[in-house]
Amino acid sequence: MSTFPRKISDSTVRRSSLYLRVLEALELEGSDTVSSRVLAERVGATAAQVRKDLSLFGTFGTRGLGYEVTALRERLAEILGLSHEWPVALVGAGRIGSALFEYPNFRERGFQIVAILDSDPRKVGQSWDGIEIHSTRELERTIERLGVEIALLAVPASVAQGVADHLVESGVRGILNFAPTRLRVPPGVAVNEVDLALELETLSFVLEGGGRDGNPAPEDVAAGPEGESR
Amino acid sequence: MSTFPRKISDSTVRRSSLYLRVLEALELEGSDTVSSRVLAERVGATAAQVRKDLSLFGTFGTRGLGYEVTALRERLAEILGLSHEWPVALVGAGRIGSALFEYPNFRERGFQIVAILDSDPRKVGQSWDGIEIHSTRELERTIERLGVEIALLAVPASVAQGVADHLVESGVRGILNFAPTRLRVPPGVAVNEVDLALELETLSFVLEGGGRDGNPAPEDVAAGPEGESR
DNA sequence: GTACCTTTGTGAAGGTTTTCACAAGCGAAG
DNA sequence: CTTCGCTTGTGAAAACCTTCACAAAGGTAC
Repeated sequence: MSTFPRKISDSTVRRSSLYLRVLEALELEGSDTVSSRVLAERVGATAAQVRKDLSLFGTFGTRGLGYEVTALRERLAEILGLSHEWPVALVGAGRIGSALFEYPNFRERGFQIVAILDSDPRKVGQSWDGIEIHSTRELERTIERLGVEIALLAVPASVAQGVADHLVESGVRGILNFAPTRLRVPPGVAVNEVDLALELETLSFVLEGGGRDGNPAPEDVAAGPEGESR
Repeated sequence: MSTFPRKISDSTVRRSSLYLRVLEALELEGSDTVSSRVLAERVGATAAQVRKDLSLFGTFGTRGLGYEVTALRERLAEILGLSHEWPVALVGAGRIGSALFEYPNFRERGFQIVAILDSDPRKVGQSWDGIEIHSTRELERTIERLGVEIALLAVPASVAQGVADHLVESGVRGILNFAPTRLRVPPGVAVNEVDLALELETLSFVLEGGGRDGNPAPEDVAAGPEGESR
């Protein structure tokens, strides 16, 4: 919907998701307002960073007071596209697919798996929690019927690109890819890669001594450093 | 082991993992040498980027010819800490833990799960594929006995920090965290967060219109853009 | 040995993200 | 109504990362 003056960087978006979670927690804790300093502490960033990030989206704070928790939460949720539910398709009903299906945080955050697709004839026809597994041959029809725009891609690397192409043709505009392959997609389609082996490899690099003697400066306790980041 | 002149950035390490995979593939395909241009095409980067990355680790190429595939593969594997096996502990034998345990890419890339820990008494004593699930009360002893330095943390967010502290005390220096919480760890310990809901949220931001009209410039075909990055 | 083609390695330039530092603004108290 | 303390919003500076462009150098052909 809304478009912003400057291009918003990926890091800003990721941090904003974290701000949103903290705001939800603060609301439950009964806070009315929150300062950039407190918000920063809770997500492990700096206060200046928080203010800069939020300022890219607009002007939300009150000088001398901070940010109104509920108002900022609502506005951030809207900006991040989380003020409504997203129907999501799960493609690939193997080990990873099944773990994703059961992952409680997706539904909690508004992402609801409404379709499951797999090419294995032995799986097609089964139901998980009331949702029938369809054949990938019915992919296009299923995606279109349910108005799915986001897909979880949990198929073997060898077929990932083909399935992705098929998804895009059917109208999917966002793919969360668990196969260890870089997907090629046309402009207008967003892909996030989740590459677990790669994550472990960056750890092994640090442990092997690549990151010098381990980790940034000790610094103070509060705004402490993370071991790694993105 | 080895330490490098300049601090190596996270992005460089991540790309280097990808270079390594491409080199392995090229070796199977029978290539003797590879140019930065070809390497770049295969991972979706630029040739200059590849050369810059590799130059941070040392001088490997031959002008006019490119890089010797096998030699570079070996050297990169060594640098990334992948020239030997890593014993890994899996903490949390729930849905995610079980998917991680079955994930074939870990073992393929030298990460071998040698211990499983869970606090649920109904799970303790079970065996997965010959590996017995131990109680988290035996965490320290198990970790130490097996010389584990890397742990997969797949426990609920509410207990993640406590378990992480315990892991660090027991000698773990690298944690791949699947709980949606930022972990606080002492200097010298590396943490990578895998936050699946957050990945979906960055997608929903783009779909909602945050990323302007979708995606970077179309540009040429070869060194094509990714929909998203890190 | 020389000429030519190819590709590396790398300073310098360009771009992006983070941090700094401070003026401006709001609320509360007197 | 004025003062004081606190916190935002934001230009400017610093740090960081990527791309450019070219000299240097290996290989090959003759």
